[in-house]
Amino acid sequence: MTATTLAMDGPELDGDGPLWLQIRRALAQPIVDGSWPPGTKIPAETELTERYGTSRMTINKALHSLAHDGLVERRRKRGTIVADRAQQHPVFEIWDVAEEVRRAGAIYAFNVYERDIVGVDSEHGRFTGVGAETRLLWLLVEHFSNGQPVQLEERLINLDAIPKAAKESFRKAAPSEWLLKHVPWTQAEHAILAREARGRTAKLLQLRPGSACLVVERQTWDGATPLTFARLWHPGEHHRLVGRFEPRKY
Amino acid sequence: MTATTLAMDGPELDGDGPLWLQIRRALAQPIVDGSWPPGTKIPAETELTERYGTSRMTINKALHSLAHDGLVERRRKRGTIVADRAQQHPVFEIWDVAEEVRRAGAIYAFNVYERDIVGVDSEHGRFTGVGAETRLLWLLVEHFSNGQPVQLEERLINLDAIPKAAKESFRKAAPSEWLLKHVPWTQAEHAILAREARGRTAKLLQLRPGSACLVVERQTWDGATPLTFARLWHPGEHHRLVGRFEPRKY
DNA sequence: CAGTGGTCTAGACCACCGC
DNA sequence: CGGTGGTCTAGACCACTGA
Repeated sequence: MTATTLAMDGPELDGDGPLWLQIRRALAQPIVDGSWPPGTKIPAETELTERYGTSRMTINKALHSLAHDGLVERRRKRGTIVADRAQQHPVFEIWDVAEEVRRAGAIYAFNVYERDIVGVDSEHGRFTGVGAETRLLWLLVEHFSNGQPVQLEERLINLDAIPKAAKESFRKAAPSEWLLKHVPWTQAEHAILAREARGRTAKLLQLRPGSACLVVERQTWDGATPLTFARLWHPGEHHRLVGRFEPRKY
Repeated sequence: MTATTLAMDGPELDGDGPLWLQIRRALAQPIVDGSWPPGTKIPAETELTERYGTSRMTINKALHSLAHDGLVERRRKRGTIVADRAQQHPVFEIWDVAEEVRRAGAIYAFNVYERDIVGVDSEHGRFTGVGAETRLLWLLVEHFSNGQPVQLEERLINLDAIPKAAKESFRKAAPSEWLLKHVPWTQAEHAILAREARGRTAKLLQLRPGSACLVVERQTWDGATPLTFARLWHPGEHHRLVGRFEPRKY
């Protein structure tokens, strides 16, 4: 009976990991890729119970988790619907400029100005937790939206942890995009600060020296192993990081 | 048998709301107030089952939720322990300068420079979602740590939603502290940006005009009702917003 | 009123991992 | 090996709220 509607109710499960996470992914995918725009009604729990052949508690855990992360809104009687801001990037996640620019409908481009292998003693960045003899790949990359600079990226990659990065040309995909696609991580840390653009930084971003920039410093780990450090400069006063949240529960 | 240890295992439940949230609060309180320092072992699920006279699924939901928010770490066999960073302020929550300063062991002070009742047409701030006839309380407040300026606060309060604010002197507690204590909210939105300090802003923060500042704009709602808007200026390059996080699940 | 999510139960099997 | 959390079930009653 339900067989005919299977293809409409979201992707199949991938068989990887706990059931409730599989279901979460299956439902999250059409939300984040836009197939289910905000306002779309998601089938009721009892219906999903049949759809995926599982108990209601398992479905509930998946939906509760999606609601907790703001992808859907749930109300009694009304049901579960895709949240208005489901596609908005939460501030404290790793997001990719390339994706951001393309999503806005602009033409994305990048340029690698510098590429070098350096030690941890270098004046580049503040990569914490790497040994003194660790070889690091240093990159200076600029990102453009319709030809306008939108981000200047200072990047350090731990070659002991990611040796294949040394052989990568970064012609097709920028380092950030390449890393997101090829390197799994388990922890990340952001620091957000304001700095004035000086010298080469100002020049590349086409800013008057002294202009205020929003800088994001980000380091990622895989377990205890530091993977990469990035300092991302965003020009001027127009760049905003936006986040929505709710009160703590205690 | 278990009666003798009851008092040691955390506060009693408050009877308010769902059981699992009560249990969550009961366990969270000693964590955030420091009674259970990082590393403290929390009783096993089966033990808490007896402690609170509930089923294991309910306990599990409370602990899972605490783990999700980074207050505890859980591992099979090792059990549940208070996380190292449990007391660290997550970036995307409402935090209070006063508390921040006191926590660092410094002397906190504040000064209210301006206080006025204005309309939404005013050039102050960008308070969204309030009607044209709404009366707003405007405040300009500066916060100090050991006498040094740490934050300049431009604040708008919706007097239709919070009429008692009009009668408040803000002598004992700064507006931000007072609001946190007296006004419940359900939604908040942050925007983080970099701006150059000019004119009075630079003067009050004791900065050279043109210095880069980290600005946080924050609006809170209670349901659909806008409560308050704040623009918080943080001096110079020394102020950082830090956050830790994990990969998305999809 | 009735559909939907919110919560809770009592039990089960399994996977991990420190002892 | 055995303690602990991870997950899952089948069912139950309740609370809210839109039609």
